Amino acid sequence: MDFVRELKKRGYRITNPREVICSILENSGHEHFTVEKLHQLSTKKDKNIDLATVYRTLELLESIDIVEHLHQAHGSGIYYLKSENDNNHIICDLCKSIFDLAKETKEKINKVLVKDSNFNVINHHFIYSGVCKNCK
Amino acid sequence: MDFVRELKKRGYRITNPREVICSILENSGHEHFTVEKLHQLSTKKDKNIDLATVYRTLELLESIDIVEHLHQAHGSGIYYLKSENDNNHIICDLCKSIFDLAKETKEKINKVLVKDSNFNVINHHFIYSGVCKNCK
DNA sequence: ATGGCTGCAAAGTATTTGCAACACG
DNA sequence: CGTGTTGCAAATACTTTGCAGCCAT
Repeated sequence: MDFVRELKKRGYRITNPREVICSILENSGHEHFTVEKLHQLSTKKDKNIDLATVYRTLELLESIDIVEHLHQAHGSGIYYLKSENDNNHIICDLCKSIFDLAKETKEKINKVLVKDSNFNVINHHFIYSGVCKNCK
Repeated sequence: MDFVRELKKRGYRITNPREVICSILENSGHEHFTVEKLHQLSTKKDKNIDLATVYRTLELLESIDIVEHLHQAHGSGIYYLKSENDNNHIICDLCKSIFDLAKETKEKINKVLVKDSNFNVINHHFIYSGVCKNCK
């Protein structure tokens, strides 16, 4: 998806910080970033990009449903591309890597939840944690 | 469960702040508290209990598996009694109340997850959000 | 040209830590 | 009594905000 185009379509200006941050997200294959990490990567392409701008850009992208974020138990927010089937994660207690759950797993869980819940479910994000196959 | 006894058993001292905080948690029926809220309630019983002490006590109780906490998207940590079947929550987008998911729902989800996951699942906590029946 | 964005700096929350005094066992 | 724990205050971490100048449109 072309995030820059998406921004333009909605009347937002295309600035260098926005281009840089969008391109990092687009070319990362659904990696999960702390704001700090994303800022580090951004400044490699443009030294002047400020941390506050990264926050503001992520907030903007989140407001138009392009990215999403969650919080780990301790520490900072983690931002990642939003997609229909990419809301659920599993984090390794040892190496701290975050993986997506398999699509079929998520579908099964979603089905259970929508059926049983007394809610109109709008969003869901969760983290399971354990020990990943690499660390086993 | 008698948390004070549990602390004593493990060699921790029984102090007034600990008694106060434990009794609030024990008598709350699995309510979910912000630290701030728990501190407010604590100072009603003992004016001098400090916010830092609430954090330290919660950290202690978490370390011995009596409480657990999670973070909402924005804002602060939420602490609650830990129990085998009380790790999963659903939060109303409108009134911000947090409910537990039905036990059977959780069991179904857990079953799917353990079966499909390539992880050894140790912990899981997640938040679903939507509109609760009261707000509908 | 004009108002949306930015960098910078400062403020705002949430949480943690250092330390001297205190009090549990 | 000795040390684990506390209140207090300061430090840290993360995030948001105010503002003057810049630049995309």
